[in-house]
Amino acid sequence: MNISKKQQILDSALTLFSENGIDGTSTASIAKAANVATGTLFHHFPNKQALVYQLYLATKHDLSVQFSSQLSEQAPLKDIAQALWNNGLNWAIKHPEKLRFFQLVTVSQLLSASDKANAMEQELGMVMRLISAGQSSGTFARHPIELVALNCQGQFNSAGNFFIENPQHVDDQSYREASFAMFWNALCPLV
Amino acid sequence: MNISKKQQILDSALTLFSENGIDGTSTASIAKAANVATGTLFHHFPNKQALVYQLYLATKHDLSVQFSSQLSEQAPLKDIAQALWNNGLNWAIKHPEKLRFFQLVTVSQLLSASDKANAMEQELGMVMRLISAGQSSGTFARHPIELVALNCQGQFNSAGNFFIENPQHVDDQSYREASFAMFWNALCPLV
DNA sequence: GTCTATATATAGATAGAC
DNA sequence: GTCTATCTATATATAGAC
Repeated sequence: MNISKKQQILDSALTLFSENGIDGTSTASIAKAANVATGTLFHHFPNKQALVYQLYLATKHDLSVQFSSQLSEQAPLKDIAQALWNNGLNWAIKHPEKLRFFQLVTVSQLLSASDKANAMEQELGMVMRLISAGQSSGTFARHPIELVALNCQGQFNSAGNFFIENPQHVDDQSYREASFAMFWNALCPLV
Repeated sequence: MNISKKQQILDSALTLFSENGIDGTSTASIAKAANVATGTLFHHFPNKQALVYQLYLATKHDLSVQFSSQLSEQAPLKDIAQALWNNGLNWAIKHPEKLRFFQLVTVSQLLSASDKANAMEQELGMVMRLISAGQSSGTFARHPIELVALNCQGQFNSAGNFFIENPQHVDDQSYREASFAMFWNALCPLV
């Protein structure tokens, strides 16, 4: 019942960041939304950047867990890929503020290039292994892996944004399948 | 020889926005970089938001011109698509700060959903016509057009970011072709 | 049109009582 | 750990001389 003040701060920060941007959200407004004094906020986090980074790590972990949930690694590659894709989309649809926060952090320069690479490695570990497996088996084209990874991330963001902005199509299988078809086909050898 | 002060302000703003983000850039720093007084900046633009919007419109126009340049509309669909893709990538590589500014505006909520749709219509008019033509001829799958458009935008941003962050691969044809192959295949009917 | 000087608000962060 | 009160810097924007 008693959510810790620290967690309240993180929750309020996520909401406000997604609504107003990171720079557009003051620490004072976060504290107010969390029903907490500014002094309390700065007791739990040395500064605003640390708060953002901690929230980023938590969100990243949350996504990676959702990606991997209920995945049967013995299934055919395409079934795994589809399950992964739907896991990701369902997460984005359920937590639009998290997807948006992710994109805010990505486009801001809070993270160095190596930080981003590291993050992608973990956050999309499941996806990276899938790509490697597909390339080895010849199902996927042998494109440079970093290029493919960024492409997947971009397509995922696009699809997530689409369903968030068009909730009427969330349960429309033709839209779901179209988004997966584009994702899957992009990985395959040239037709 | 004599670039107008207003243009100097826009140029400096673009550079600083791409480096520090929009909210992370003060009007004072823009004026300083442009060798202009803050009063001059606010003489040319009623407020910061108007400056951002005007810069956005100019950048959007710049991109749409580059997309369409030297395109022979009689060529086979795939040749047109490849020319379009390379036009876009070359623009991004040549003007990384413009691609970045675009992404900053996209992720910020300065633009309403309808503004974004409008912008996409114009900015990517060439691309949209290409998609429609391909769908009509059966070359492309008949996925929902808005979903496809967002997907293309996402893949373009990803590829642009990749080449900007990995300049050593800019002239590597295998990377160029890989990025186009993913883009093209995503549009095709399911293999 | 361009400048200097300044008004006004708000930001991130700290001090110290409880 | 949590609060109130406050410091200090910086932000956007304006006024008015030139």
